[in-house]
Parts: sequence; structure tokens; C-alpha cells
Amino acid sequence: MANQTLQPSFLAAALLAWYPRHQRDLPWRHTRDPYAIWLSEVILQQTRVAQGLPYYETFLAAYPTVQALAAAPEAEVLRYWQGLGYYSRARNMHRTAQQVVAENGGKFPGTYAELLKLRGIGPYTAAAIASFAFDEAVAVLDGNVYRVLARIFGLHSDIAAPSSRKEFQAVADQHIPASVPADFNQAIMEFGAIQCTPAKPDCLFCPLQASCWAFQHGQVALLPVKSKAKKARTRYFHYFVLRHNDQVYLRERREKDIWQGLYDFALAETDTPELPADELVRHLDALGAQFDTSQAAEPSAAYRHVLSHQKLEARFHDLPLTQPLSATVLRDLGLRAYSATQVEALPKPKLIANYVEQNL
DNA sequence: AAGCCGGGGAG
DNA sequence: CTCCCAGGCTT
Repeated sequence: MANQTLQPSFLAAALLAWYPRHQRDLPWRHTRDPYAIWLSEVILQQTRVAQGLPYYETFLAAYPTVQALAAAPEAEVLRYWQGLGYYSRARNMHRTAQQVVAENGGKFPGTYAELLKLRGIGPYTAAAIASFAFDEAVAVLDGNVYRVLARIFGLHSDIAAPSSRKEFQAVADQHIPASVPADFNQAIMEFGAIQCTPAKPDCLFCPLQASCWAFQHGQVALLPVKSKAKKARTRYFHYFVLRHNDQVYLRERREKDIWQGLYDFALAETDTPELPADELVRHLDALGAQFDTSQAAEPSAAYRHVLSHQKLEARFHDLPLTQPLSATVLRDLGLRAYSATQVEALPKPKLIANYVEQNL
């Protein structure tokens, strides 16, 4: 089934010839600083270049060195990450920066094996840093590489199955030239991103057309094989935007759930779209507070927010208080009062940031 | 091995 | 709508 005729040097030669003529000019391609490369690779995990680029610039300006990142408060790091998603990436980077500074004087590990031990650095990121910063000949394996290899060599293993990694890694490692591992890794990913795209790949002008198993067998659209993800469940959020004078109450999300370390409002969750009236009353009674009924409004229209694995439908109850909440209620609900300026500085999920921007 | 973790863009 | 994205951690 697999293409046995293609010599290792052929793939590398074709990609290395293609790369200089098609590569995009991206800032992390002008540095050998492992810290900057690390940042770019973590940002670009599951994130498109166009979306991640401004974050890279801003983050690097705020924290130019691993020491600067290590010294920053976590909430501030998360605020810079706000809107990028997968916030554990930022928390892990922050912790790893502190570890590298504390244990190694801020000097980054220089090998794939050592990099792999760090929190938040898996096989892909370790290979990327090791090859781009240290010229180690270890092949990167990301979504682009899976797709290119599956098509060129006719590999039909399910790329969503963890067991397929060995097979693809072996093929990639077989073709990466020891002389220019960084260029090969950059080239094959860029080739996947620009030429050998998921939909409508540019096979007509592809330098590997004659050697491509999928093209020769008319199966480009069928490869790579990838099993489908489970359908996302729907959750219904009912937010209580508790306000007193110019302050509003928020809390840090500490539970084992989405958005760890980010801030939102007091929250009730249901399995149905509407919050039953008696439940609303019960929640409000628990606050032991007086509300300004002259300003009390109906809950907002639904804000829909889609994550990769959950669909959220949120409604916001704007609740002006006549008195501050009691210390007991604040402690029980984990709430704190913030000014508008302070709210802006808190790291918030995109859903909350959108609401705040439009309503506060 | 399966589930969990964001958000945006393309078609 | 569906699918994809320069993945990694936890269970």
C-alpha cells in the first residue's frame, strides 16, 4: 500500500527547494533564542498563524526573557493570553519559566530529551525547539506533517489515534536530513499549511505530484484518515452581574472545569435553557442582599459561545445592589468587588470579555 | 485510549 | 452547519 519507491533524499530535496520560494516571513523565523521559539510554538499549538501573531509580539514585548516571564504574576500572564484559549498553555509556560530560572539559572535545556521533561512541552514542541534552536535532527509531527506524510506515502492509519504516532514519526525521522533539520521541519510544516492544505490542496502545481501516492491513486481528498470527534454537549450558564455603585463582583474560576484561573461572575448552571423562577429566587435569597428593583432588568439575550467540546449558552442578569454584599457571602461565593479599570485588567474568558465590553 | 481544554476562520 | 488549526495533560 505505501509508496516504497520514494527515496528519503527525494522528499527532503523537494521540500527544501520549495520552501525558500514559498515561506512566509514570520518573526520567530528570525531568532535562535529558545525562549522566543518556545513561546511561538506554544502559541501556535492549535492556533493559526494569523490569530497567534499579535499575541506573540505583545507577549514577547511584555516578557522579553524567561526571567521576566518567571517574575510575572500568573493573572497578568493569563491577561496577555486572554482570547487565545487553552489557558493551561499559559499557566504551564509560566510554571516552566519559573522552574528553568530556579533550577537552571534561566538557561534552557538544549536537547529533545531534556525539553520533553518540561511541563507543557510535548513531542511536537520539544522537536521544534530542539531543531530550530539547537539543530537537533528530530522530526516535528503536527497536523500539517501528518497530512503531508499520509498523502505522499499513502498512510491510512487514523491520525487521531495515539497509536499512529509511531508510524508517522518513523517515516518523518527517516527523511529528515541531519545536515539541515531545522529547514526540513519548517519546510514540511509550511508545505502542509500552504500547498498540501486540508481542503483543495494545490496538486496542480505541486513539486511532489509525481511522487505522491494519494495523487497518483486519486485519494487526496480521502487522506489523512481521521476519526471524528464526539459531539459537544450544551451547557446553560446564568450569570449574576452583581453591581454596587461603580463596582462589580467577580470571582476567579478555581474549579476543575473550563477557564481555570480566569475571572467571571457569580454563576448558576442548568441543563435547560431557562433558569426556573424559583431557582432564581433561591439564588438571590442566598445573597442576602437588597436589589434596586427600579433598575432590575430581565436577563439578557443568550450569548452563544462554542468551545471545541462544549456549547455554552449564557444569559446575564444585571443586578444593581442597594448595599455591598456581606463578607460571608463574598467568602462563600469567592467574589470580590472590582472597579471598571480593575475588571479590564483581569484575565477573562472571551465570553465574559465580550459582555463586559458591551455592557459595563 | 479516551476525555478535557478555546477560539476563530474557511467553505 | 462542518472541519481545521505549528498539542499536551489527566484519567
